[in-house]
Amino acid sequence: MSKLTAQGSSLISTMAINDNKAGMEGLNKEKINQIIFEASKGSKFFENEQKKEEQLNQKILEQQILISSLSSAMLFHGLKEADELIEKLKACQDLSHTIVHVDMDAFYAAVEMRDDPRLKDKPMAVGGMSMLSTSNYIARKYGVRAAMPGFIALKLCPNLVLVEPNFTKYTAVSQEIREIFAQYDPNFSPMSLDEAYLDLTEHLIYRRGSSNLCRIFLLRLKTDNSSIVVNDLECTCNLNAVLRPSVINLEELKINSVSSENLQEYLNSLDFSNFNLPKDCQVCNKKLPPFSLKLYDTTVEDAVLEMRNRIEQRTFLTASAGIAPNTMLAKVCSDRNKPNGQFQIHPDVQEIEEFMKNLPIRKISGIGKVTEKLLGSLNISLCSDLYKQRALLYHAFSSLTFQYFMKITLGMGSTSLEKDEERKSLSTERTFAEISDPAQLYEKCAELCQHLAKDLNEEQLMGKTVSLKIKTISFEIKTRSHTLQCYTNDEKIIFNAAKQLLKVEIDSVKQSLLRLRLMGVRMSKLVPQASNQVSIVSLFHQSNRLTSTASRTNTHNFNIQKTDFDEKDFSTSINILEANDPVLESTMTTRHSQKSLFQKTQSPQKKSIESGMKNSIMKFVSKSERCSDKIANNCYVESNIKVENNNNLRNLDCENSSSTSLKLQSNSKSNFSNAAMQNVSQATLISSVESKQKTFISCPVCGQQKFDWPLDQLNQHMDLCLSRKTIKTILQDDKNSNKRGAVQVENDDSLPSVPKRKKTQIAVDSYFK
DNA sequence: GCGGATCAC
DNA sequence: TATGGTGATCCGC
Ligand SMILES: Nc1ccn([C@H]2C[C@H](O)[C@@H](COP(=O)(O)OP(=O)(O)OP(=O)(O)O)O2)c(=O)n1
Ligand SMILES: [Mg+2]
Repeated sequence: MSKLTAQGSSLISTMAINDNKAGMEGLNKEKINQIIFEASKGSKFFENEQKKEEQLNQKILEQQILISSLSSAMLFHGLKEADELIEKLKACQDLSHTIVHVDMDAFYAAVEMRDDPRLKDKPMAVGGMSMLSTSNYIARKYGVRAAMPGFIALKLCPNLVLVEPNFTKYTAVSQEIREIFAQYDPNFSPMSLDEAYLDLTEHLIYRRGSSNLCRIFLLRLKTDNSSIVVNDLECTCNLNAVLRPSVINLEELKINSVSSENLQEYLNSLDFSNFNLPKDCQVCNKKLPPFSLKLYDTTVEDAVLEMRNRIEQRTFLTASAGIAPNTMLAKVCSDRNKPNGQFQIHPDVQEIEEFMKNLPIRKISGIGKVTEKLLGSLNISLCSDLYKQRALLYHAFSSLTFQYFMKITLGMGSTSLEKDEERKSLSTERTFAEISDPAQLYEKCAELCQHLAKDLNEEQLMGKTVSLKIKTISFEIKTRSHTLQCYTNDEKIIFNAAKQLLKVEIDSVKQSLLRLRLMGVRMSKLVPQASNQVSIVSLFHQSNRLTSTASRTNTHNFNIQKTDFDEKDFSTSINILEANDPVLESTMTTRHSQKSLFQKTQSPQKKSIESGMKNSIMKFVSKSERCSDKIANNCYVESNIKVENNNNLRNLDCENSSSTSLKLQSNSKSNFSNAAMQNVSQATLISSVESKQKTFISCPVCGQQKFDWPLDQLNQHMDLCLSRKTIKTILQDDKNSNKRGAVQVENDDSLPSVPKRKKTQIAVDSYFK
C-alpha cells in the first residue's frame, strides 16, 4: 500500500512551504513540505485548503478551455492590442524619479532579539502555538516563517524559541524610523510599521549642493560586523541626536582644510579623546560609547546607506532598501540583498529589461500564490513570460489585470507616492474556541460591535455599511452586509444591524447549529464625525441640559420612526448593552496611516495595511527564556529631533506629516436659501477638508448628515432639520435621554445621498511648490 | 451594492 | 489542542 506523501496528488500547492521570502533560499523543501503535510492532513483547515485547491483547479480548467477556444484571428487581435498598449506604455515611461523602498529585517523578531541578546544565535519566532507573525533568519533556514502555526514550526525546528509580540515596542520603533524617513522625503509613504516608500528625487538635488558636514554621521564602533553590542553602562541613545551636534561643531574639526577625497581618511585619523566633547550623555547620563565618523557621498547609494545606518544607530535594528525608478522595482530590490543590504536598478531601459528577464513573477507585489499558479498554467513563471504570452493574457484576464501584467513585464510602476488617503473601512474580528449557542454568538457579536464603536469614536468616524464576517469551524468564510440609512457610530445601532445579519445566518442552517470559530464586524462607507463644528442642534441641546458631549454616540434617530431594518428588535434579547460606559483608553495612534499606492501602474489588487495581531491571543512559550528589557525605553523613544534637525539636510516639521493640506473647492456654486446659511456652511466646508478626494458638506443644523454636491439634497434635508416638529422632537428627546449627543436626522423619502462623485479639488500646497 | 477571493504585512 | 487580524481591491453578479 502506498503511504500518502506531500509529493502525491494530495499536496496542496497553496499550503506548501512558501520560499518566496528572503532568507529562505536553498532549503530542503521536500522534507519541509512533508512535515507540514503530516502535521496538517486530516484537519478541518487542511480539508478547507483542499476544497479551495479544487476550486482553483476548476478555474484553471475553465481558463484552459477559454484559451483553446481562441481562433487564430482572435489571438492575432490580442497580440495587436497588447502591442498597442505596450507602445503607449513605453511612450509614457518615466525614469526621472528615484524611488526607494525601505524594509526592516525580520522586524518583530529583530526587536525581540535586540531586547534579549540570548535569542541572537537561536532560531526564534514571534507569535504563539497557533500562529507566528514572523521568524528570524536562523529559523527561516528550517522553513519557519510568518503566517505559520507555531506548533508546526516546532515540528520543523524543535529548538525554535517562541516569543510573544510586543506591539508597543514595534510601534515605537516605527515612529523612530519614520522620523528618519521624513528627513529624506517628507511625503514618504508608509506601507506598514516596518516599511515605506520614499521619493528621493528632491533630496538628491539638495544633496548634490550640500556641504560635506551635512553628510557626516556617527557610527558606534562594532566589535564584529554583526549587530551593535550594547554595554549596560553605556549610553544607548541615538548618538546622531545627542552627540553629533557637538562633534560637527567642534572647533578642532577643521574639515574645510581637507579635500573631499581625503576627508574620510582624515576623519578616521581623528582621536576624539583629545577633543572637547562631553564624556557622558546629557539625556541618560551614562557614559558615551566610542564612535567613528562616516562621510557619505552625494550619490543615491550613499544617501540610502546613510539612512540605513542612521536607522541602525538609532534603533539597533537593520533595514534593507531597494532603489529604482518606480515603486514596483524598488520593492523587488529591497528584498534582493536582505538582510541589511541594498540594491539599485538604475534608470536605464536596458538594465530594467535585463532585470525583469529572469525575475519570477511571484516576486512582484500583487502576485500571490493563486495568481502565480493561474499564470503557471499558461507557462508563465518569469516576468518576461508575461510578454511572450501577451496575446493569451489579453483574452484570459480583465482589461485592468492585463494592463497590470504588461506594465510588469516592461518593468513599470508608480513613479509618485500617493498622499495619505482616508481610510475606507474599519473592522474588528476575533477567532475563538467553537461557539454554537446562539445566545453566545449574539453576545460575541455585541462585544465586537462595542469594540468597533469604540474604534470609530477614537478615529472620529461614522459609517453607513455594517458587515458581519463569520468563519465556520470548517473554515468557510461568509460576509453579510447591510447599509443603513444614516451614518452612525452608535454601538447599539451597529449591533442591531449585525445582530440581524447574524440571525439570518443562524436561521439559515435549519435544524442544526451555526458553529463558528471566528466572527468580525466591519464598518464601511465612512465619513468624519463633524465634531468640531457648532451645530444649531447642539445649541438646542445645550440650552436644554448642561452636559455636552464630545465623543459620544452621534447617531440619533429622533424623529423618523422608521420601520427600518436597524430598528427591529429581537426575541433573542441579550443583556449586554447595559454595561457599556465608554471607557477612555489612552491609545497609541500612529500618525501616519498607511497609504495606498494605487495608480494605474500598480497591482489591480491589494494595497496597504497596518499589522494585525495586536489583539491576537498568544501564549507564552519559554517565558523563562525571556528577560526584561535591558535598554531603557526612554533612550529609544527619545527623539531629539530638534537637535538632529538643526544640523541636518532638511528642516522637518514633517514629523506630523498628517499634513493638513487645505483644499479649495474649485467650483462652489452654492444654493443656500439665505446668506446667513451660507456662512455657516462655509465654516462647515472648511472643517471638512480632511478628505482629499471627496468633499462633504455637513448639515449646518444637525451637523451630522453629510452631503455631496450638488446640494439639493442638503437643502431638502435642512428644511426637515429646521422644521418645528424636528426641533420639538430634539427637545423632547433630550428629556427622555440623558446620554445622547448630537443629532442625526433621518429623512426617509429623500435619503441623504451617499457621496458618489469626486470633486476636483486643488491642494493649497500645490500653489507653493 | 453585495459577496467571494486575493493580496499584503 | 492548536492555522491570526486589518484593510484594500477586483470580479462577477
Ligand atoms: N503574515 C504576516 C507578515 C508580516 N507580519 C508582521 C511581522 C513582520 O515582522 C512585519 C513585517 O513584515 P515583513 O514582510 O517585512 O517581514 P519581516 O520584516 O519580518 O522580514 P523581512 O522583511 O526581513 O523578510 O509584519 C505579520 O504579522 N503577518
Ligand atoms: Mg520587513
